[in-house]
Amino acid sequence: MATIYDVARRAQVSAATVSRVLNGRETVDPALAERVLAAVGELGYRRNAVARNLRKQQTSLWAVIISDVENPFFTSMVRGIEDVASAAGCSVVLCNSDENPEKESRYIAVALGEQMAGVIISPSSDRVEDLNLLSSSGCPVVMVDRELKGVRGDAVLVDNENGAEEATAHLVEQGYERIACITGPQRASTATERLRGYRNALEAAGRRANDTLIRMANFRADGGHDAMASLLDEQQPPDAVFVTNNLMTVGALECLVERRLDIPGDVALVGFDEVPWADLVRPSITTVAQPTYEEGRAAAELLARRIAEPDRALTRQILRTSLRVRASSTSHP
Amino acid sequence: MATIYDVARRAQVSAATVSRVLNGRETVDPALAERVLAAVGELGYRRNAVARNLRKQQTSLWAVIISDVENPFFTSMVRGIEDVASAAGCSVVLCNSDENPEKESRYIAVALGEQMAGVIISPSSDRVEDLNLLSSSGCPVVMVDRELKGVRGDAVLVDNENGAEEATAHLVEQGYERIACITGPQRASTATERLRGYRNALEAAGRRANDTLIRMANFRADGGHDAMASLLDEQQPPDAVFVTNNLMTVGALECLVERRLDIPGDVALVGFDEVPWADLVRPSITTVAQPTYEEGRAAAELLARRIAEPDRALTRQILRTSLRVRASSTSHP
DNA sequence: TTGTAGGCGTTATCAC
DNA sequence: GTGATAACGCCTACAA
Repeated sequence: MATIYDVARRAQVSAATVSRVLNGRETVDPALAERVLAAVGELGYRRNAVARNLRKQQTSLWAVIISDVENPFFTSMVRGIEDVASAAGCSVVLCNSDENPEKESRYIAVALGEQMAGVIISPSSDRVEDLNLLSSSGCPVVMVDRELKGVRGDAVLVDNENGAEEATAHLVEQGYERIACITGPQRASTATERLRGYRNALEAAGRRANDTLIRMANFRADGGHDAMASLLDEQQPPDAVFVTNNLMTVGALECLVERRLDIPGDVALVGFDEVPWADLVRPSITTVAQPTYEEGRAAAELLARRIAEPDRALTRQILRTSLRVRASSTSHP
Repeated sequence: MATIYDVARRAQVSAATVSRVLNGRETVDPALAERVLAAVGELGYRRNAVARNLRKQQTSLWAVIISDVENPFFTSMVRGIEDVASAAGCSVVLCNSDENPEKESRYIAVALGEQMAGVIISPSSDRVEDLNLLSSSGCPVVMVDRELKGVRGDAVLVDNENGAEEATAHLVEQGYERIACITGPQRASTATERLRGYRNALEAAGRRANDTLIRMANFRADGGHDAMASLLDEQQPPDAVFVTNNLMTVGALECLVERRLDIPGDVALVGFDEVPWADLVRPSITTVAQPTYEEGRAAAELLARRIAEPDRALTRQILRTSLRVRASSTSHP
């Protein structure tokens, strides 16, 4: 592999000049520049990013640590991030923490060790120190989707409480009596906020949340399935369910289909997060949609901005959700 | 940020000893080792991966360059890769080429510049040189899902031709007369192989493929939608469609639903690639399923093996698909 | 077993 | 504007 010294020799200039030509910041005699470029072409020279990173103490790589690559919610967000990153001349690498705090720690260590320019993360663990280690090492952190209190980093979130409240209120309005909630692990801020919104809506309707109708699952399809099954096995099963994420909604739906229950006749269903196939499923599923692409963009813009101005005040941006009413929660007898 | 020299000073040893303790290959006096470890803890030392990479001319990072993060096909494959990688002490970073040859080139350049230990890719372009540049620079390449002839790299594929043939034969058996095919861009080996399987099945049934019933789309939902619409607008529309990937199947399905056509009464549907919601959609969708997790594992194992033995003969592994018959292609009048 | 020293390929700081 | 030179932090012959 050719180095700048090889190029320098061939172009009859110094390595410093080659570097200057390649980086284009400083002015170089056009004649020399041309010779350098020619030599680069002839030798097929490509800059060694690792050496450059070592010298500059920084990469042009952004790490996006997401809790589940299988979740369409995140994959759409990633597009938003990439669009901003590439405009900023940076590349994005995705890391899949799989809702697993150990894996997450590993990837944080990778981002740190590889001196990535920044990290966008939807935290799977509640280990604040890991993330603060990043930011105190000069690698800015932007949280997206989920917030971890005490982390020095910007955040882009949606109004989970409000979205959940709207969803639940909608079920109340439709006349459902025993509205259950399947939510996620307590350490995820989204899970608790959405549960709170659910409770709020019931209280606003003069009811009380009933603990036998609440389940904490794992934000995955199997968790949603099992939670649904457990709810149906209650003495007094629910006539409606609010599920706080998309994969669990799929699981819950599978469970209902298996048991040949009619939706929304026997049990109504509202999910959080849009799914690409919401309109294809019969009945179509009512969801609380998030502007996922926008969340990605916003997070990426915050990151770009913080890289440019490390000392800005921390920002916390809240986007709005929107209720998409479909067949799974309407036309109740 | 502390360096090994800081640790060395604190532990009263040389930097070389620190390095040895940290890497654990060579033997070090236990007393010294303990002092080193203590110093590491006290200083919160973390090894600078960039410096290490520069010195060793290698990372412990694998790049997985996939053509579409939104496709559940790939996300499941990624799990398979990660499981093998972490067993090999490596970390996986995902790069999304978005079926865009430019983006793909960029990520290949990143992998090269960052001296990644290896690349697993499902090629979106047909630019053989890019990939051969990688492998000739000592960064092994494993192709997965799609093969590019002329690339020096291992490959893990499925028997696309056979899978497509089975799917089409199934439609023939069910009595469909005008079987259409929506396939992907010509540069993708999967698209052409699956089209060939479709043709084979028709010929085996004593029929001829009819070009007015064949569409080349972009492997994305919108492409499937538009291709379906265009097929339905034919003078003699099809009574069955074989769609060669999952996202296009979704698009085609949306189109059929929009036009209020009955599936499989008016038009039967078989898709390639499993989708997580295949059983939830009404009617459920017949698919040609691939062992995606296994493909990921196999690719990762090939990569690990090639990193260990760079001079092994190239391997080409073909896995089998399986037809999952569901409602969208059965009970024809 | 341990330490010394050189170098991985770049970029930034100097003189010129 | 250009060139020499010293880091960046680590690993690994080689010497002791």
